Amino acid sequence: MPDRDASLETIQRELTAFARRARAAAARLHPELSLVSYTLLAHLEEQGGCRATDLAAHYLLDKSTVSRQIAGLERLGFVERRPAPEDQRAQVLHLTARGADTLAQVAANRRDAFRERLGDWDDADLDRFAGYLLRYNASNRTLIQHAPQN
Amino acid sequence: MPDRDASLETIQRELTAFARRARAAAARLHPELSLVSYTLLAHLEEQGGCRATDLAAHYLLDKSTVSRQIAGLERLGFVERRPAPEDQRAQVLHLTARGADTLAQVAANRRDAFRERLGDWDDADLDRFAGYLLRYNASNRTLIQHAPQN
DNA sequence: CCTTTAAGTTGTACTATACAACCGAACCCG
DNA sequence: CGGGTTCGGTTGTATAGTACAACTTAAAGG
Repeated sequence: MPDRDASLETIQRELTAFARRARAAAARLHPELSLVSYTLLAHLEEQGGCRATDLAAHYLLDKSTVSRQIAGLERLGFVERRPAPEDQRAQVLHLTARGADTLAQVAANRRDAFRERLGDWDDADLDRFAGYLLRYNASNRTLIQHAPQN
Repeated sequence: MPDRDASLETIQRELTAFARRARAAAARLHPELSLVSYTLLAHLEEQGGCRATDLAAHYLLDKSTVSRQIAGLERLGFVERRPAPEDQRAQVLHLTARGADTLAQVAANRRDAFRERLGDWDDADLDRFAGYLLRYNASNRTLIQHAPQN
């Protein structure tokens, strides 16, 4: 019964539609933190601090892009730079208390929005959907290893 | 067993990760057509032509944004404007043969990329994943109806 | 008719991004 | 150990996508 090509077509179309709206949706949901800023802060929290280069590598961004993003977040008082003990060239980026607060606030907003949006899904469906997304993104990550540029 | 909050968290994180990469991925996959251009052309094909205003409404874009996007696509020879028979203010946008060709080419590339990426998924999983994405985006669409701006 | 509304364009500004050139520190080989 | 090489980061420059506001022209409607 499942038509493989139709499914692929749908997946492609719906993911594209989602991607197109994501930035604007994030801006609406939390104007004080862009999707990218949010992501970088969340990574810093999760990792307990890391270098700009690590962020660039992880998110496939140019180091200049990360440098400017971080400069903005520092200006806002959300991150601070600490000397890296083992390499004087590097700086380790850390969330400030203010950054952690803002991140927590935004994360809560997002959580609520998702909870609302997915409120009528049953647990098993949510679980499967989460699993599929993980699997999809993991395959993406694999492909990226082989990609040339960026 | 499925933990609802954990699933929500994962869905949120993975969708965000995907959104962040989508544009760059599209640029890599088909440099000649950005994600937005692709989307607009695909909509024109699907609809068999429509007005700029319709595109703006459908994709929640400002009309100036659409105007410039279309201007670009026209410059590339991918779309043409025809007078709207019933309203002299409006123009109906149509794909040109060249636009249709390019779109078909890009769509084929995308299809291949997705087929490759999802090659090891079995049919039932693909079908369910497609269904979940449809359902997710549909709820998004509903929320957007209530949103104020844009 | 004359006001209001709708479709589109243009001016302006901002953000995210990339690439290239650069700086300075650290690393490593001979 | 010393000088070339690599690495982390910043800055200059350019581009794309987007929004908002002001404007133009045309339709619609009392």
